[in-house]
Amino acid sequence: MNLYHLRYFLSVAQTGSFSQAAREMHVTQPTVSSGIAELEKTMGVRLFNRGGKRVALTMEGRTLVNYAMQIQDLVEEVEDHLQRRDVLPGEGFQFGAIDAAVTYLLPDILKDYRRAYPRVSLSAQVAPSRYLVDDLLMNRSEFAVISLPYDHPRVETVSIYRDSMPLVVGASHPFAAQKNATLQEVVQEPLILFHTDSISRKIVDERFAEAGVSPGVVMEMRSPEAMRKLVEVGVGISFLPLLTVQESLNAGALKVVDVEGVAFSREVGVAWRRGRYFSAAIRYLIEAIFEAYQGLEVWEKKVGIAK
Amino acid sequence: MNLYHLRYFLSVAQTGSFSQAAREMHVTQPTVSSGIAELEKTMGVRLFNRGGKRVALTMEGRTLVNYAMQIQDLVEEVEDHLQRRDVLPGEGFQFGAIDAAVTYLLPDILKDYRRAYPRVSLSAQVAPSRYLVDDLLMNRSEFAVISLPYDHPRVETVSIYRDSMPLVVGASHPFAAQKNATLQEVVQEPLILFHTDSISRKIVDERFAEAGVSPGVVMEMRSPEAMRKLVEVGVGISFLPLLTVQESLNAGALKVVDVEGVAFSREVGVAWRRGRYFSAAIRYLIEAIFEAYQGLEVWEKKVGIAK
DNA sequence: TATTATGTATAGATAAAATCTATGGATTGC
DNA sequence: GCAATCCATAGATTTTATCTATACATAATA
Repeated sequence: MNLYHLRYFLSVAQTGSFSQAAREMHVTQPTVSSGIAELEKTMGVRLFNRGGKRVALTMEGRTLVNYAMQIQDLVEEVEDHLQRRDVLPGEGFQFGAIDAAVTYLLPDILKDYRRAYPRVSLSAQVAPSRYLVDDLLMNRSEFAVISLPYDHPRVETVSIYRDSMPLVVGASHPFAAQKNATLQEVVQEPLILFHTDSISRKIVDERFAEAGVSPGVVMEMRSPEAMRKLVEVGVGISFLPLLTVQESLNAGALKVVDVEGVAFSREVGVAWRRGRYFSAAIRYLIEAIFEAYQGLEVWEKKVGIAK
Repeated sequence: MNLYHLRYFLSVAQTGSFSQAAREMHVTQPTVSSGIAELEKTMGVRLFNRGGKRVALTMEGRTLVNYAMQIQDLVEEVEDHLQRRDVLPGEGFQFGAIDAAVTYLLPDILKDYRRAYPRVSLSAQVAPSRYLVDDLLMNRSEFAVISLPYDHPRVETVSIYRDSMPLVVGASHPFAAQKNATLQEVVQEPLILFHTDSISRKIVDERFAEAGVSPGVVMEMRSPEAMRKLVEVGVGISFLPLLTVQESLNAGALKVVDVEGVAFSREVGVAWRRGRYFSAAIRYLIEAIFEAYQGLEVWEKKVGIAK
């Protein structure tokens, strides 16, 4: 059963003539004949009674007309849909984002996005960068907003935001009174750091190693928000992304303390599996992110290959 | 777009692997590859993201899955339907029948038929044989129950019933008292005959011509029921099929009068366009008719060719 | 009743497509 | 790093679809 043959069949059913259907379909009459013959063979029934000036549908033919029209409609609809990159209601995709991104960088963009694609359901996977990259590699997420640098041969990244990661202490901490502290002073204090598998932690660890000091880590976690809370109540001090602590700083619950010779910062960027194809609805979101954070040029250069 | 390719596509979508889909579909992996490639080309979108151990549907791919499954279902359903010769509700066919047939010969058969095929809607076209044959030739009716003989190169017939066509007169007519009459007496009377294009009329006319007499026709009509009524009220006398007048005879409203040397009769039979294909639901009705009236053998011999 | 016009079926040639085998390049998992 | 597995591609082969030419049947016309 062939979709062209179905089309011939419908045309014959409508016109009552093989010849006329052939003219309509821009093929020769034997083509229509053999198309119908093939349908009749695979279905095992006669579809038309030939003989008169016009052919007439058999009962089976009439049954097939019903189905053929529905099939035809579906085919046309899906072609239409895909060509105009329309999105079915309920369709959607998943992307990954680190906590800070989904909380501070993306909300406005996502709000705009819902206006542009109201029928697309977004599923944001919030997790540390490492896990998000796993999702990318397994094709479970379309893209992810993660901490950079992230080096992997099959992952492409573009930075969109540089975030400083200052030492923050609770308002009542002794350091809060000082304007700054030395690295030696810092390692004496109870430190709350990101888990060792995190990118931000790697940045911190490397600097500590360079300086030849080892910090007194009292807690390791993956949630910057939780860390912020712990610092506020004085469990320890921490190097936290400015994005995460900005509100607490404004409220006076936290204080920034300069550390001599230390200027931690991490970058936030968009990552995706190299060579990945992006559907229009997804591409739109990514480009909205780049537009907001000036990364569009680099993205276009990198994806130009994959397009 | 090809139905096989759609099938490959669904299999890949389900298994997440071109190779595995190929194994499932009993084709080679390059076949699946090119099938998907062809779909992607005609649709103008990427359907899968390749790269990992498993391929992942794009958004467009997910849209196509929706449609492809519906299309697939319809195709399977229609194949199933046609192969088991099922009938869709509302499907039906048209057949022709002369007045006497639909009134006296077919009712019980039609009643049984509705039990066997409750979903088939029957449309009986009631008209004189001549018109019914036109319908047959134009493929507007599947078959017809008509008066015989009917000679046409493209119409096949099988007789199912021989019906005498006696002279009938109203109860108060002078002939009613006599047991019989001569042809000469009959032609003196006002005669009500079938229309000249009817088969029954032809039978009567031929006999009159043989005898060298010409009847005094006062009325010609096509409706035997109307003629019966007219005879009953004494407008004239008529040669009418026994089927039509049986009830009136029983009721005493009409009387049969023997005419010397005249034994009119006409046959009723089933007619169809030569070479015609019969759907199961139609064949069933025809065969029920033959079973009831002993014509099955002849039918089977004649249609054996067309099967 | 022959004739012409119109229709469908069929045979053989040709063009298009689907599929296969073989192989290369890439990725994953051990 | 190595073996296994996966998808893509090229070229050969087979199958399918289509076309041309023609035969045959029917319906309308003279």
